[in-house]
Amino acid sequence: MWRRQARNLGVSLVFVMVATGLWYTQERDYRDRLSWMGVPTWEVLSPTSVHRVLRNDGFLVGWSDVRVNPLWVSYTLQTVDDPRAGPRPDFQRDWRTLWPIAADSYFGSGYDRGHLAPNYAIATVHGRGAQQQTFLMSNISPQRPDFNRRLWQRLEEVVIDHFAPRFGTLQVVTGPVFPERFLDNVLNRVGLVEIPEAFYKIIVVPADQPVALAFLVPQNVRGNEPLDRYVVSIDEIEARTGLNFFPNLPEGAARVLEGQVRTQGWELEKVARLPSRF
DNA sequence: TTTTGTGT
Repeated sequence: MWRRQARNLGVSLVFVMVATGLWYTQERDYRDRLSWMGVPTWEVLSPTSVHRVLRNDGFLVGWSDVRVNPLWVSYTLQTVDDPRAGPRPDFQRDWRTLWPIAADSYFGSGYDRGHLAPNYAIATVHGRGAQQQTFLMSNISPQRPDFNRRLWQRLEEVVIDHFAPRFGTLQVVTGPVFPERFLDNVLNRVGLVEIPEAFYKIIVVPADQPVALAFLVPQNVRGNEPLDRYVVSIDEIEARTGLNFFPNLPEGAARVLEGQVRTQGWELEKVARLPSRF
């Protein structure tokens, strides 16, 4: 009798291992397609940096159930000949998040529901389904109106309208930065959702000799500041977030790409002072 | 064409 049970258990174990292997292989393929040199990982095992990856059409989300925020989103952009975005969908709850964050969870807070993977760029490059998923609340962080509608909108517009045509293909990783003080983390929230003090955006031209441009912008901007004021190294963003970006990049290449600020070739001066649309 | 809140 016990032999048959042992055999059944063995068959079940093999089945689970094969299924897990297949799932893992497929999941890794999907992540590799959507994220150059690997999705961000955390440097140290702390509750505030642990996250899990949510798959969407066209973009990945590194979701934290502790911050109740995406810690990063990752997506590629290409030049599109005839860019078209459908009408703005409604914001939607994402049932994959542990916490109930509804479309109206930000009402009356004074904060905007700020997209991390942006509506317009994702819509034009990755299509309607991907656009709808940018309106999942798992892709949203609390952003001050002057930040979201003015400076951050200008930056997103520069990425899709200037950088993408200039370089053809881009890898973008963007996300929030939180205050260092623990009490601020606990108390500074819109409902359950922690309020970031800044946001970062990393733009990479994925080539044999990759180049990168990174921004770190505080929430309290007026909105008309020149964008080049906020250029930083990727190392600085890693220090502020505790994340490791592009973990599959060889160490020597990472030192060059992440350790220094190189704005040559981006023609930032042409786009840093464009007026805001709103 | 590209961001939102408003309040039911």
